[in-house]
Amino acid sequence: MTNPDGRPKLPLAMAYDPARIEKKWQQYWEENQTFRAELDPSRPKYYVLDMFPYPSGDGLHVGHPEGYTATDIMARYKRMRGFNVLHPMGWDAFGLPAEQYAIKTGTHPRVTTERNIRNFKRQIQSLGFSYDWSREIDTTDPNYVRWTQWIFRKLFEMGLAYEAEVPVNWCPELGTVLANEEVIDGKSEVGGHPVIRMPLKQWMLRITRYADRLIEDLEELDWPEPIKKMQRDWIGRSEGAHVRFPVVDHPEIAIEVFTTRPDTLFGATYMVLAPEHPLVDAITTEENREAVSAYVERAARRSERARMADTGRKTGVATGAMARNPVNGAEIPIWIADYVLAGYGTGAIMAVPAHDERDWEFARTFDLPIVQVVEGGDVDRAAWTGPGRATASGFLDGLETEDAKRKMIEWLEAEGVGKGTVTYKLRDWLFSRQRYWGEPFPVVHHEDGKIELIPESDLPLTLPELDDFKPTGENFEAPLARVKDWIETTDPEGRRVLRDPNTMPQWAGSCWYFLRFLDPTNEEAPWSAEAENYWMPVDLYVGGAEHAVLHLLYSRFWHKVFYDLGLVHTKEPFQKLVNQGMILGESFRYFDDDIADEKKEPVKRYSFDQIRETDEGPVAKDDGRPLKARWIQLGDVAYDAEGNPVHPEDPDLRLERVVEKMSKSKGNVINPDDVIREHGADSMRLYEMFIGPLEKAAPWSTEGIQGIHRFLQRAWRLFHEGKEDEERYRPPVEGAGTDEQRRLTARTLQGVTEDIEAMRFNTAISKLMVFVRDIAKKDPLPMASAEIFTLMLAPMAPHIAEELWSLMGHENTLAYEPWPEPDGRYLEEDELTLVVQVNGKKRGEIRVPAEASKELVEERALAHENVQKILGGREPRKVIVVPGRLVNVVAPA
RNA sequence: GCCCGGGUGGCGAAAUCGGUAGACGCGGGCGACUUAAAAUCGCCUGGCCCCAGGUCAUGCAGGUUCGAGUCCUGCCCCGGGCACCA
Repeated sequence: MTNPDGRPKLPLAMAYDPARIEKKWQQYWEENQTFRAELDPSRPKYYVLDMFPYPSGDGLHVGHPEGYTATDIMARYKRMRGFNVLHPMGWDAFGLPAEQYAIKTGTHPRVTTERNIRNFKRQIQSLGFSYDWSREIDTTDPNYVRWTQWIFRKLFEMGLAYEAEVPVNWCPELGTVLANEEVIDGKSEVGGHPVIRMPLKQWMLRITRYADRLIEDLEELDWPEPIKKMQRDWIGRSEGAHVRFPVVDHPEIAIEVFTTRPDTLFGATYMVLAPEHPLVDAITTEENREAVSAYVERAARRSERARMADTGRKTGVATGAMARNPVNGAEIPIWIADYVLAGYGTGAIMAVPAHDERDWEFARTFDLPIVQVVEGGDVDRAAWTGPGRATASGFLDGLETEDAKRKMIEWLEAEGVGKGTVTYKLRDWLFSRQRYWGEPFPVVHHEDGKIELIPESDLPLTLPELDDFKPTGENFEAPLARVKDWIETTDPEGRRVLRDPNTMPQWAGSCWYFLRFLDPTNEEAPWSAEAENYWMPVDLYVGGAEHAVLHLLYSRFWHKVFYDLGLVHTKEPFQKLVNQGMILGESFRYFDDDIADEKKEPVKRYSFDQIRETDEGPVAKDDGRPLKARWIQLGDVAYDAEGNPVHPEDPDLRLERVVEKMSKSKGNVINPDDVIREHGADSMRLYEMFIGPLEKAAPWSTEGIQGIHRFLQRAWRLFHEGKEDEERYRPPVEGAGTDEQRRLTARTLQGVTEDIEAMRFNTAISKLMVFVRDIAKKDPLPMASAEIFTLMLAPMAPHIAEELWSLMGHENTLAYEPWPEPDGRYLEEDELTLVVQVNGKKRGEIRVPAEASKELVEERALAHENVQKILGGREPRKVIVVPGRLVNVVAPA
């Protein structure tokens, strides 16, 4: 746009206006397909991935953009470093909330899901992330479901998917079974509903076959050590032995146990079976039958939770049967107790009370003999579980624990009564859910019970339409079981067959989405070998730590299956993993005595200093009555004259300020839309990166973001002159500026580069703040510094950077501008300031030439007046010179 | 109970190789501009004291070292994970 006289027309209002420039550049990027990634073997690739979100009805949360901003900075930085960057986004859109919403309102989950995706996408795009939207994925899209089902076919063909009657975690509230990983403390991970154990026929995936590889291959991954450890612990590999104990008077029966301490076999003084153990019935004597059945029944009724609450208190009952210890022929009683778990090992143990805490407690409770067979500790007072020399153990006597284990296993194998074995805590993955909103299993059931895959050409098998999404609650059946004309079908030969009423868990879609991103529109295959070969593995994966054992274990498992099928070329999908911390909210609470939520009148309110926390919850300090915490919505909080938060209707009631996880019920949720409207996307991005290290949780602060916004305004004003609405672009002066400016620019660039490489965005931003503060203090901003600054800012605050870049006269986006190199000549100082210490305490400073010798530095330090004063003429005992840092003079004592 | 993280100003933090503790930001204070306020700009801001200086200070108590937020030992507190796994 030009004036009649040909000069460029400068817009009048140029004040930093994020709303204007952010929209402008988001449109530019979209119209120019700036971030579209194409396979290009001539260039190095960088695949940077976010854990894709479940598009919930609440919309984006301020927690989401933290990880997304971090990956976006890395994506933009790597592009400027010449990498071909793959940075995609998609939707993990199957799942319970949409289905539960459907149950409540009758709205089809597809409708809700589509609406939520639209909203999420709008919000994510308003933050200016450089995703290649042409690769967007939705796990509920039939074109995606088709390949998830295709993968299930592969799993089935490899014998990794099977149906089995297993004890499962049934959640009556959710009306479905859950995987072990989805149950926390006997409650569902989602919603915290009670879960009961019961046997049901379910689809299982043989993840246990990959247990060893899932442990071993963790080694080479650049993951946080705690996450690796959680995975190792979850898999829970332990080495030991299986040993068979013959049952006296039952020549046909032997009880097999697993033990990690075969070296203590001589100390086994009794055995214990889990109440669910299949041999319980067969071995129980008539006299004990009644007591045993009563105990078994009671154990079956008790919930997992009650059982866990009792940990420590030992209960059990004798069967009356005896077993023979195979090493010494001793007859030992067989008991039943619920401290032995049916699901681990063989469901039976040999009890060595002297060297196992649980057995010791049980033996004490029921007065069973305790025989020490490992030296160490005092077994009358506590079990000795540490290592030691074997004793009272026949041929093991004198051997250290490790040697004794080895020798016992040799003996067991030679005698044919046992063998060395490895056991895992990890169970096979329970893979079916009694839900509607998931991938149907691509199988049919024949009348004779045979299961057959439906032909590949029939994929995707889509969900039938439904009006009522409720679980039936009868026979633990899924909603699909009611859709007779979908369930009942015929196979290609015309035989009557039934479809499977179950659907896959939400994890199915997220187990392989990172591979679909490589080649999202492929019709012939889930992805092409060419794309996989070029883009994989994921170089950087960022997401919440809550997926440590769920998503990350499942997807590693699938990836290994793909590896075995030759579908991928790396053993592991995610090379580097970073867990971002949570953004916490500030909430305000008080207490009242309406514990039943019956809106009773009058209600008595309590401030935080009038209550006391007990095991049963908060109670009033004065009369001890039970109370319930209440929260005031962030926007409704009132303040008294001293600025203390108070109840809006009761100004005398002081509110307690609590920093905690954001949730609707606590009224402390911050909506990204509001933040962007007020401060802009660049401020939001920078703020989330500035509040602390990425991995650490940090509270959201409404004041804090203003500091960032001010920084961006200052940066803007470096390039502008004039007041308020008459602000005009003022071009930086030609050239590279003064030595001081060159030094600041070079030093900032070096520091920011190192910080971004290490993902220390908080310190990178603080360096940019220092730069903005100092660069034009004395002399006008030079063009070279201006350009370098803009490029450094670009990965973190891309909109303002693009705007400044174009104001400086550049025609194209800076997204692909090469990352600048610092001028080495300006990184070094000619003169240094060294700290002078006496006995490690700072006493002064000296200025010395950068290349000053140790001797000169020493001499100058000793000449310092404070040093002279303290030494008082004495000779120093020692002088330590740390080059470039300090001089420490050690005074005589 | 066991295993990981982590405790630094009023607050978020920095110091990552054992070498000036508190960069940067928030909040607070003072000043400039303004009729005034906001905005902006400048300066100050860990405690204490005999205040040109000194002294104490990185959860607590010790230790190693010329020198410790950083390394070692013991303890306390907070967050997370696992939880009768034989």
